[in-house]
Amino acid sequence: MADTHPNVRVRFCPSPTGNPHVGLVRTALFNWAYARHHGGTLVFRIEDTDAARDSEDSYNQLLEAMRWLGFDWDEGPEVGGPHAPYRQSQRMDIYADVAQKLLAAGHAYHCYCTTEELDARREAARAAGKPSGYDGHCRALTEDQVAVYRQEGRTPIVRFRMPDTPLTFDDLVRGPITFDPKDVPDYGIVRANGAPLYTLVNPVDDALMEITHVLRGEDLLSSTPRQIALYAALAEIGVGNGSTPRFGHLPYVMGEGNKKLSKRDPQASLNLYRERGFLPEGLLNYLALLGWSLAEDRDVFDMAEMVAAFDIDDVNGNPARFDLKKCEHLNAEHVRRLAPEEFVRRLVPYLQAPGLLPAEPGAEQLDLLAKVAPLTQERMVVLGEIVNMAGFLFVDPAAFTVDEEDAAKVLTADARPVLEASIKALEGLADFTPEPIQAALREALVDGLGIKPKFAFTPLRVAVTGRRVSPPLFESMELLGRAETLRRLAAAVELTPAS
RNA sequence: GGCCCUGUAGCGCAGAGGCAGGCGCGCCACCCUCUCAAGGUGGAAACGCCGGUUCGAAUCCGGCCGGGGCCCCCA
Repeated sequence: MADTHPNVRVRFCPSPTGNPHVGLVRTALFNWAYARHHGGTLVFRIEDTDAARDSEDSYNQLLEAMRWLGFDWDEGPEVGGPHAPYRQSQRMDIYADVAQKLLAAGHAYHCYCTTEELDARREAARAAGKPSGYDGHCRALTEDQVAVYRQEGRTPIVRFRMPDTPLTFDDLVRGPITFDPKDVPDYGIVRANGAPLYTLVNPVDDALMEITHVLRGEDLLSSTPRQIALYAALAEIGVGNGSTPRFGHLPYVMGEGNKKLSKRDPQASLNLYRERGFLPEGLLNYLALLGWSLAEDRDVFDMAEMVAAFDIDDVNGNPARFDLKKCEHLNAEHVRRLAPEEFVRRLVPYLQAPGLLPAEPGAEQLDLLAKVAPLTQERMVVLGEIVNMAGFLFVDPAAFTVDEEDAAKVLTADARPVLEASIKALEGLADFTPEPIQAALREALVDGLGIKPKFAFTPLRVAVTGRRVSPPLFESMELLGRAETLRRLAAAVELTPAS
């Protein structure tokens, strides 16, 4: 806070392949928080250079997810900016031009090796215990050799020529890291068909967009020396402003069994969390804890607090395991923090999904929801639970059913007199509100039949709400109304075996 | 196989030479209680290993072991 740098320019640059996953969200979060903390600029860039994997659908999902999470960006799709366009598929001429310049300046060269040849040599190198990257085969081809290759019909890729000096950088998370040139071989930057690769377009755009800090996943740590070398070459040929960004590599988000959380892992899918009813607040709060902490003794915070406190130096380099239980707990905390009206507002879609509420809920339905919501708010981990918790109030009475398992356990022969006595007690009750309901039922069941409260009320709960777990019983009865309550109690009597 | 990152309770984070260790989740017990939650109280549980530096090491150094990643005409 005291030490902010408004000139910070960071970027979030996902590739639109499939569903957004939580690791991606964590990276976006840290970049966003870093930009906002420093009062800098967040650039949102779409890296859709792989036609085989990227899709328009994924692109739309990505934007939608960013909006849902509450991230805003200063430059990028839909907001534009001085470095537009921000979709790499629309910048192909730029990359072709840069590749041409790199070739002309000798920083890159044509490589005619086939994939098969490369694979074979890589295997051999590995077997011999040597670094298995590209071996420099085409670094210095003679014109005759080139002519031969061309005659064979080979089309070359463009390969970047790495310098032969050690490359060091000071990682913002991990400190100084040095790579020996023999471990960082020349690498491809343009496919044989002319399509540029990530290895080219990512640094080129970072240079052109004047990115100052690159915060990304640890999986890209070992390609950082290549990018630094490419930056130097770009500076030399006049692409970008000549400066190299700082790099910070965020810890992995691990899934079950010490494996990097994969896109295919269902636990990784952002959409799944949305569907279950996670709040953006809760999910982001949890994700922030994967590699960072606000304070020693505080886990629950909102994004404003995170922005105020976040800095990259405080990020921990350890891989972090995604702990669903803790994620759920934090979500529950945020659910409880919601203002009542806001809580109700967010609940609506989750009741609409299974058809318990229509697309345009009526005033009466919303009123009922507003009344039951407070009874559920602190019992809830994810919003989707509203369906099981309060569905009994919204379901068409004709369609109301009792959970089979719960009925089998609770609506036994013993329950029959309990239900019958309850009906009798409630029928003539003058004031059908929680206090009188409770008093009447206690008198009839606990005092009258000598049954412990716990066992007296459970059959009623199952009869009225359909489940053994529900919002408080007497309030539930009031909201259901006397007529329907009595009808359900009577129906439950029919379900009990006659003794 | 080579290189790089990483190693504090089951999990996530604090602690950065000085009482062997803090917080949260989870777990166990008890209290509260119409169910489930929430809340309250208490409890079990950790510095990967071996050396070195030092009066003193979770903290500094080296080695080992473990985990992960990268090494692609994917990003």
